[in-house]
Amino acid sequence: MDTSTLTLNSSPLFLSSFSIFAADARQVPPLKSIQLLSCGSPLPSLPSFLPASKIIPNTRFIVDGFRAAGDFSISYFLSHFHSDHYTGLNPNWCRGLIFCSETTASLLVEILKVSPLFVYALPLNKTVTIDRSNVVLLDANHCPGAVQFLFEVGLSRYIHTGDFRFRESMKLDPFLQKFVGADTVFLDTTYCNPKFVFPSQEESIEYILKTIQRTREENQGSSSKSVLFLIATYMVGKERILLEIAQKCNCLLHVDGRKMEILSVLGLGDAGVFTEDASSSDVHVIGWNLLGEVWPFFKPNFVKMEEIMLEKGYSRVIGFVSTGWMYEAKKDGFAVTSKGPLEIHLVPYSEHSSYAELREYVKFLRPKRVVPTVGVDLEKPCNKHAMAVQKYFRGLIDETANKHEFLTPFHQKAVNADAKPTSMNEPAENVVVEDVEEFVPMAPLSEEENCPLGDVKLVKEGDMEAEVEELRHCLPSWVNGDLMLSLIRGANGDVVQAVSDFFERETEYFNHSNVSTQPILHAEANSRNVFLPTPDLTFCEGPRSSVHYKSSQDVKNMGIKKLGIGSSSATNRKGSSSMKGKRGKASLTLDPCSKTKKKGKASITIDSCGAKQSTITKFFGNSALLSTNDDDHMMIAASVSLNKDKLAVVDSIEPYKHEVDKFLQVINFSIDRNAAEYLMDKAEGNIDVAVNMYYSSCDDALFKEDTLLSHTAPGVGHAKSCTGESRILSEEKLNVYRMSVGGTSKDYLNVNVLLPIEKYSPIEHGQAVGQHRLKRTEETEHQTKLLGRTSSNLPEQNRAQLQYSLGKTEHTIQIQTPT
DNA sequence: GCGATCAGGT
DNA sequence: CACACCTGATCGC
Repeated sequence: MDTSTLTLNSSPLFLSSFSIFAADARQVPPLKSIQLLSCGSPLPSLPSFLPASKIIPNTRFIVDGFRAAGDFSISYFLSHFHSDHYTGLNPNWCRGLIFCSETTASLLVEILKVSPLFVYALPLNKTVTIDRSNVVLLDANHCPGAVQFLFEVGLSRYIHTGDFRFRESMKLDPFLQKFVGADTVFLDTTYCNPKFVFPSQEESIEYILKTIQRTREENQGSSSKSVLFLIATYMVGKERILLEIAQKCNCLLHVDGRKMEILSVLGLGDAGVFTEDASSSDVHVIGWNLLGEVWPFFKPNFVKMEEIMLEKGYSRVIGFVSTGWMYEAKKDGFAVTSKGPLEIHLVPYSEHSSYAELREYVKFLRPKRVVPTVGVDLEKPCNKHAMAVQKYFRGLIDETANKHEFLTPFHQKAVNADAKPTSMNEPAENVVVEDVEEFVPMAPLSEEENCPLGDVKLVKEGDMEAEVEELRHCLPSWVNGDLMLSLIRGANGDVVQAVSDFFERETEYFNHSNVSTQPILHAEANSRNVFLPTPDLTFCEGPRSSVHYKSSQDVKNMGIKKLGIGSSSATNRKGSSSMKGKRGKASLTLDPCSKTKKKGKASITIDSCGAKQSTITKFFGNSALLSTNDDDHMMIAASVSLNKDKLAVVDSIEPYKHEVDKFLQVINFSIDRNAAEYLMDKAEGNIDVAVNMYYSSCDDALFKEDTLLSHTAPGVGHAKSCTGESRILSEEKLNVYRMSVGGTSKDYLNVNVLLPIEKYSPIEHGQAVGQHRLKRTEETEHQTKLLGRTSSNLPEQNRAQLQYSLGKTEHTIQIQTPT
């Protein structure tokens, strides 16, 4: 491929496509946009109801927003072929051009029957210039054809992830690397909450493979056709599970006609994997909800299942249901429910990023701002949700840029509400949409649109209460009321200045607030439910970016017990000696300050937590996250040596016992029980609140560890989320760890899962679209004529064409190659 | 009568 | 709390 930039201009392309479409179609709505474009008039301004997450600032690009399509835009982007993203698209679509990947384009045209006139398949990993902005499509590691969009608009850079699951290799992508420090990341925040935990995709696949293989072995003596395996899937996505089964279990997979059609479009139809002949396979792919309802909690449909079994002539059925996540890591994950010969395995398999992965991604990108694309209240473009999401990534976004730009909106509002940037070269992140397209000017923005912070209020002089409240939204939660007040005063009531001042000296403030033997516990702060560190029980939230906890001495000096925050490298080193030869052993991180380096921790566990051991084991129950071996005791003894007295007290009271149990599991026992109880008390027994408090007060230190982890052994890092096993495992670079899998106590299974995962080569769905490919050809006047286009529609001489061939329909895309 | 939206089921 | 889909009923132009 040459390195020339492909250049597209929406207006002429759309006008010509539309005229062809109108000539063909029975009836075409009179579009205002066509009228306006025809006479060179500007399109109407973007409506306020359009969520900011669907608009690329400084453009008229709409991403995954077909439902809200209108005359204001003719350039639409589709990240992937899932109905919640393409709703609004149908065979009659003619409101604008649709830019997407080749795979998605095929699906749109062949499955959804959208007119290919409007579908523009763009190549992956190639810069395309559309309406003067550069766009790059990157694989999103979601479903086949799913992409992330990288937009370069003037000097601003925006990333729209669509739906995506982060993987380490993304950090190596040269296009993405150029977007480090991007202005905004529009992020798939589906699982942007630590309460959703799930293992790596590899683990889940491995689990299914093992289960099938084991069952087959067990049934070798009997009739080979006795056990039917059912895999529940939906339209597009999770194909990898199917491909792996076919490959590793050496069999064909039966699919129905509809599914086969889709697989064919994906280029998987004739891969020797799928068959429509039911009798030639004992693994059948079925509709995603046939085996039972998934939400809110899985309810098996054994009646339907038995029906299928009898209908297909089997005597036993094992079904697998991929449930995107394991909510609260409860017993549903990897759980087995059975009734007679019917068995259903719930397999968490996510094509969205986990919370840790999202953080990893944001941390890598260090954007100035993160805008959630999921969970956005459509009614309010600038809502609290966006603000809450910012909080989740506090410390990972570019604080330096933030203190100047992130807070500019309300600064401007306070000073001059009408202030608008004069040049597109000036960063003006406060403005969601701006006038930069000279030929398509837009109406002035509403106040609301100017405010990505949503609920930030105007700063009023003399009202310190309000300013402290403002400040609270912008500063880490460990900052107490006193500090905020003094910051406000020092800045003469200017909140922006106060925030700026704060970040200048964040480390200093943090250390100060923690070495103090007497914690500043203001009534005011307490009444607002601010989580304040105490010398005795402090969470690891500190200045980000700067390196903390270099040594346990530092930790001590700050009065911080690094409460089992994952496995600091130090912790791991300590742990590794005692863990040698005990691979697969579950163990939680001990207090890094503790001098008891050796196996003494085991006795601590028993001494201090012995009474609770049964409880905790019971809690895990048939979710089977614990080994039952005595030798493999889970150790939940973080900091115990320093908290024995407290523990004793807690043992006898324990107000939110059950909640604390759950909470600890959700956060993977990253803190000790005392701390968990303290938090739970603050959260008044609400697990969600506690989890949020935990994560919002425990930023970098924790995720530094996760980073370490994912570098050494991706997948294991997530495995710990569901197994409760120690990160020490990954430090040891174990290839095998033990995972217990269970359902009812009777069906309790133990499965050895092999890692690392690297042995699986990811299926590059985005590449394989069979014969329906995007072909770059030399300019052909002949084809142009075929499409009824004249040369006058194609202004540049030096042009190539992207041809999208689908049966008899040919669709050319005008590409201008700059000379 | 058609498209858009919603409820309920797969 | 919300992975993702289809079909038919209903609303509104």
